[in-house]
Amino acid sequence: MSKAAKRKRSPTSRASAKRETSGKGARTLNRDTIIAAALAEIDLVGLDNFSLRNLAKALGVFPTAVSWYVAGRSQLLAEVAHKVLEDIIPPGFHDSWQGYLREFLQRFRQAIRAHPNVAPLIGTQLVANPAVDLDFVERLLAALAHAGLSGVNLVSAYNAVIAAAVGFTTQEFAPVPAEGTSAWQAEIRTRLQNVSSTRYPQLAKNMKLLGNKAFTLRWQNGTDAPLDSSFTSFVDIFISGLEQFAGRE
Amino acid sequence: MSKAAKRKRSPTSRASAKRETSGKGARTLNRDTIIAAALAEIDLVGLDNFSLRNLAKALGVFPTAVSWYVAGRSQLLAEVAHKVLEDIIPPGFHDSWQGYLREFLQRFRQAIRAHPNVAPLIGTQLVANPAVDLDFVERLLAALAHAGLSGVNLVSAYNAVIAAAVGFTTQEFAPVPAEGTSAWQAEIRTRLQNVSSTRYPQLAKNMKLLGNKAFTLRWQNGTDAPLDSSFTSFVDIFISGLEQFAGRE
DNA sequence: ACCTGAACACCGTTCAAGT
DNA sequence: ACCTGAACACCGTTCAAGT
Repeated sequence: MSKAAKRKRSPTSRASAKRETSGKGARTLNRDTIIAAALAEIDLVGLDNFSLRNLAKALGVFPTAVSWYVAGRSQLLAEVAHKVLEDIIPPGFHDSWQGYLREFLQRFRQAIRAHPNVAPLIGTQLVANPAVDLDFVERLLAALAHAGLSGVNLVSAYNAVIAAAVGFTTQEFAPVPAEGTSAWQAEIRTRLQNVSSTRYPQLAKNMKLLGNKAFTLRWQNGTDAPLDSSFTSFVDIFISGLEQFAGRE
Repeated sequence: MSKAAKRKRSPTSRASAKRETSGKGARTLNRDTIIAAALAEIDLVGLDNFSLRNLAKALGVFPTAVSWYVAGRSQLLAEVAHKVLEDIIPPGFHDSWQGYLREFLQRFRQAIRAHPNVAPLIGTQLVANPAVDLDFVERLLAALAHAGLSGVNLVSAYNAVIAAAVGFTTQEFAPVPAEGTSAWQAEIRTRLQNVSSTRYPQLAKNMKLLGNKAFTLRWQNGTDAPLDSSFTSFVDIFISGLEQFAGRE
């Protein structure tokens, strides 16, 4: 229904058939180069300031050259998100299933930590990627099957793992408002410090532990103030919950 | 550094001092009206097609009239996200702490289910809201304190709850690519159906249970294909994990 | 096949002007 | 205080043209 629906027979379909680094000119532009450059650009200027035109400028080509390889902005962003997550599959299944999940969750976090500016894309783009890495899904399912899960419970547990990975990490590295940064940084701080201990006893009691360390009470994101111990606890909580869930079978 | 940084003495600061529905003209425009209209517009056309100019048109004013009340696009979106989540605090603390958390997570999901188009904003905008609802945080902390948690573990558990809520729900209702919808819908289906049972045994075995029901293997989002039972299991897993975590103290 | 080049319809934001 | 109105610098995408 939208304007994107009326696209037709775009030449974007399949581009990287052969490579031909053989003789003369040596094609400089290709799909992977563009995606890599897009990621670098996003790392540099942030998601809000990223544009296809600036990307083209960085690549030294016309804006329309990019769209010969990539169907549009949103598809490019999907590819970028995919690239960031390309190495999250733990190598082998040496350990226990708990160890496998633990390593997966840590790898997921590290992947986003390395490119925090793409964090907002992760939750959005992981919906249904046509280029889903089936190996990734298979291995995760295998680990959960090792835990004794099968059928609908296996599927539920799989969804739970993805939800857990996405939830903590996208939150932790979500961009901080660019506006009057130091202005509301101070506002949150003082607001927390002056909180009424009769009306908000728990907040008052744990004020120092909460400041800049609890979601919605932070003034920096995971890049500047990582939540390492919270993440470790989160993984512990989640995995021990899965153990119980699997044991119930 | 960015262009937003050079804003100065904008008249946007404080707008709704008095209301004056008294006599003659009856101010038609105000902050709440704008936020409500923005949410309605996003519900209607989606986040990608939402623009301040169309919003202004819907309100019957000039684009620049809107920015007298709202500092900019991103701030408006933050307010919209905040509005969607305004009723997620469970009313009383009647039940057990487990019951409280369960209700909170369900309310969170229902809130986003009612406005799925804002789902991508939730993870992003919940970072550090200057207008954080302290009552919300206090009640959540109180529930977790009831579980026997305190100190750093209390903070970790709080973060875990937020992460869990955000993770599942934003995923479940994340927008589906608008491109050649039915094209890749079919692609995912057939790809899943033709999966090699030797290379991907778990995928092959659970093919029917996974199709359109597992993250990254869906071709619809939660609006068309809700993941009710997966969500229930997720909540079970998480809460029983929290029980263990609290018992370890 | 791959890229240039111009053009289109749109966008958020600024700045001056009205009342 | 609140809104109009014009203008600015930018954006993604389309379409024709080159090689």
